[in-house]
Amino acid sequence: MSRRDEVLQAALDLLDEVGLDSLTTRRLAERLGVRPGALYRHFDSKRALLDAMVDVVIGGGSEVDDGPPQPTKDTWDEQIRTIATGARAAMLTHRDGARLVVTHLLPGPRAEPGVAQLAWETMLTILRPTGLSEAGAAGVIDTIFAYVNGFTIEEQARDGFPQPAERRALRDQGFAIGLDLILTGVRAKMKSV
Amino acid sequence: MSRRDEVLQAALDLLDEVGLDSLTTRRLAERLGVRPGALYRHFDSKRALLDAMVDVVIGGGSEVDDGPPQPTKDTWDEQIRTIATGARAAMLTHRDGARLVVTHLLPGPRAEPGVAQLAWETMLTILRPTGLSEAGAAGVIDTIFAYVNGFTIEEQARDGFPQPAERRALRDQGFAIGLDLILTGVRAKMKSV
DNA sequence: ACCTGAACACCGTTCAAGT
DNA sequence: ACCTGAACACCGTTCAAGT
Repeated sequence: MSRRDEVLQAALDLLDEVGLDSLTTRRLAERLGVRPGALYRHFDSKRALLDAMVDVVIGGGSEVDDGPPQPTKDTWDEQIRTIATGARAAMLTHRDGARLVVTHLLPGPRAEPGVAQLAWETMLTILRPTGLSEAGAAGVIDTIFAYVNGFTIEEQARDGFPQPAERRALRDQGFAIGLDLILTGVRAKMKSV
Repeated sequence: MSRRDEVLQAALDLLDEVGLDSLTTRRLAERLGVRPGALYRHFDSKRALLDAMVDVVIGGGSEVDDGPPQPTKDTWDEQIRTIATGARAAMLTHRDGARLVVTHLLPGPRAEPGVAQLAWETMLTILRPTGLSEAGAAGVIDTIFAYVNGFTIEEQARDGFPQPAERRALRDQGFAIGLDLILTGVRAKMKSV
């Protein structure tokens, strides 16, 4: 494990302890037993550190190694459900995970060719054989990510970290219900084409 | 216009100019020609100021005066569409409006009996006569707000402020498509009960 | 390669004192 | 009622210098 990864791991631990708003470079340095300036040998800026944290959260450490999506016998809606559920679960693994991801994934000069792009294209691949137009499929994917992100930001703001187990179960249910609403809408749209 | 309202208005102007991350009490004080400490006569904390800004953004200055929702001949889905579209439009009136609202609306000891609660209950009133159970209706409302918030946070991060007019038109279309997906799902759910 | 020491330009907030 | 002056405990970041 490189020193850079140790710093990154410490940052994620600190995030879970104090939350995104209290995650400062100075606190992180203190936790590492080091002066604040020393961090800048490993990350160009706090922003770069947060970007690396985002990659860990949404990467989950496996998708990239697994390569492109495996062919399955699952129906398209089961596959979409799996991806959406996995995205929420990934963001829930760290405190303020959704806010971290949504706020730091898109903006900046970073062209963002990463795991997020990969998830997007995976969904497109799943939807392409369904008869939906390219633009129609894009609209569906945007809708699902908007829902996943909005849902998860809200629950993390409300519930704190970690979620109590039975609260989590309740939210899992609520999430599935909303997702099914959307997927039902998609099915209707497919039939009407 | 009270001095407090002048400070609040200046804060909203500053937000549009520099964005939420650069909105500092010191910059706001400078813009008002005043020392930073002077702000604390009008707002207990920056948090209190941000809360007041949220109220302006989502209140839009009219809902409360208008009193409870007017009875209309619109169908339930047209009414829901109006509220959801209005919520997005309200957040788009200021730079980072969605992030401001979503991040500062829920947390904290603030019980949050405000315009948000009112919008939620309005939706419940709209959905009650449709035959949906109370829990079912709550699930629908949560889904719609998750979608609206997620969609708007994302577009504001991507597009900047203000959105170019034809970009806005494109996003209006995309928003309507996703919303219709959800509403179609709700219709199907109603039929199956 | 990694860190220290020390600085720089910032933050939010408090509070006595002025007008 | 509203603001100043001055302080306090923080921020992110840079950079020569050490080991």
